[in-house]
Amino acid sequence: MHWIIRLGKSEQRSYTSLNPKEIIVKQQLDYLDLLKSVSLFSDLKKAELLPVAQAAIEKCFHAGEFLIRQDEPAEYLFVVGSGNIKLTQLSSGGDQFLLCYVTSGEMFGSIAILQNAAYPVSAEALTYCQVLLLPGSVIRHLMSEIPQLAMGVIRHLAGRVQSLQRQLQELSAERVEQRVARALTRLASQVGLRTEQGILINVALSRQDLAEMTGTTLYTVSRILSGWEKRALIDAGRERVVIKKPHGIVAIAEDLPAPRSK
Amino acid sequence: MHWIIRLGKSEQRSYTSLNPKEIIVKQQLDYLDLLKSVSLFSDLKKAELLPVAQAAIEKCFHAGEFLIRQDEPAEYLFVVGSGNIKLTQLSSGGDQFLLCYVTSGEMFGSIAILQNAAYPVSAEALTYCQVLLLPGSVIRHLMSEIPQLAMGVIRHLAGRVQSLQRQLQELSAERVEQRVARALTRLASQVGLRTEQGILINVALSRQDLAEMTGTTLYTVSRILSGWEKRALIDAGRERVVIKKPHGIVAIAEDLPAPRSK
DNA sequence: CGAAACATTGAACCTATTCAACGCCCGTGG
DNA sequence: CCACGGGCGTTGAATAGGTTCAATGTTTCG
Repeated sequence: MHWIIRLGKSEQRSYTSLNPKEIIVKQQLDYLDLLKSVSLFSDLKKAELLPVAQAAIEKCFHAGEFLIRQDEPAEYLFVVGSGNIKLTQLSSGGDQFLLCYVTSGEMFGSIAILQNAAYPVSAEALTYCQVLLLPGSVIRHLMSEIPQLAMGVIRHLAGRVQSLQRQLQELSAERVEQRVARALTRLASQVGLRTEQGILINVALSRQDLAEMTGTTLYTVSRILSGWEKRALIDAGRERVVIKKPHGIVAIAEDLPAPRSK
Repeated sequence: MHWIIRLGKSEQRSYTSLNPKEIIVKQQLDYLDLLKSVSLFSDLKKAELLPVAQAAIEKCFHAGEFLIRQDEPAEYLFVVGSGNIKLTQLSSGGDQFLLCYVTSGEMFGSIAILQNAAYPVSAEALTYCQVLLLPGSVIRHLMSEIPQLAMGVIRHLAGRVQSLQRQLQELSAERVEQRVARALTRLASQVGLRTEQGILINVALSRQDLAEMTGTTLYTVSRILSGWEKRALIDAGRERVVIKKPHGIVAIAEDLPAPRSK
């Protein structure tokens, strides 16, 4: 992966300043390489990806900007080159739900462009982001020509269905503490960063965010995190969580008896 | 649709005997016609469907039998010719969740055979059922040859993702009464039967079932249904629900102020 | 008729929500 | 530099909404 990296003024990131709106790391994107790093396209030959790369539009977003808004007509598939994005869904009742975080090498918007419908979610940039917009028409056309790509999409969707079914199950059967623990372990595996103190969840993560992921309130999340901090399972701060004892959190997620010791 | 229908001893079905285990209506299945009635295959030419029909295995199940069990290796895609089936998922914690009902002209097992993995659900026959088993290998092979079929699968999966996301949202944001109302309206549109008294949910539907669909307990469901019956919104019986005032139930589902009148 | 499966209801209990008050941190502007 | 305000986080107290358990009733079927 030979991206030419042009750094902004401040390269170093300390763990305490997690939401560095001012740090803008602009990378010269190699479209083909980026596309190939997305699992959907990884099986394709470069020649096959060429029309996609040519049709791709590069775009940048600042922290806080919305890449897409729910109910807008879907035009593009988004591939993330750098930065963190969160996908949220607003219900008719006005409650927001945080579906997932998307980071570099991942994509979103696939469902909407496949149905040629409206985006079912909003996407908000949490940091400075570079993304590629792939026109839905190009993707749809390519799928009808390259069965391999269609199979990739199917695998992607099938995986999503599975994970949603699991989440549904959890939400209906488990208590809040368990669900929060699960959300944390999921986040750890997705955007976790090993440090000496433990696993740092490497996105700005407020109590409110965790509440929206687990279907509870920010108050309850706050209480739960406080409890865990007293038990030295985690180290929580402003929009920041470090998991000090992963096995302890997993134990809570799986509803096992609390593990003895360390 | 020219199926030759060979009736069992008792053709008539009264609305009070809803779970007629003894009534076995055996139909001579025309595989091609049945397959074409499934939305996935409806766009295909009969010639294209021939290999599928030839590889299909017809099988019958009695009420209470399991067509598939969770975690078994997935071999077949199931197409339902007649009868009602319910899909359930068991969590590691031992809680059961009722995902959906499947009736004639619908299919299930698609996700599992696409990933060549294990079934993520169990399927239980609620009535006598006739189904076609389509080997996963045949489907997978066909998909790589007929892009149209792959697109159909994709549409099917995309729809499923959408509906699961909506359900997740509901489960996390709405109160039990709302969720039960939603489940009922969903059931009404799927397996509802217009009668003089109202819309009959045309499957055996216990309080336990409703509880497993909405993530609550059978006690709470019982209380809610009792309440609605007192308000003359529904007519509830043993494994039987008739919606007498659909608009009233919808109002509860949508959290509107209770409608005056009627 | 009796057993089994399904349904109802009351009472105690508990989890999580709600509301309100307050603390803390950070950036901004006087 | 300090004061102020805004956003985020914490915590207590009251409360609501569901759960749990147990007792009892009802329907169906063999």
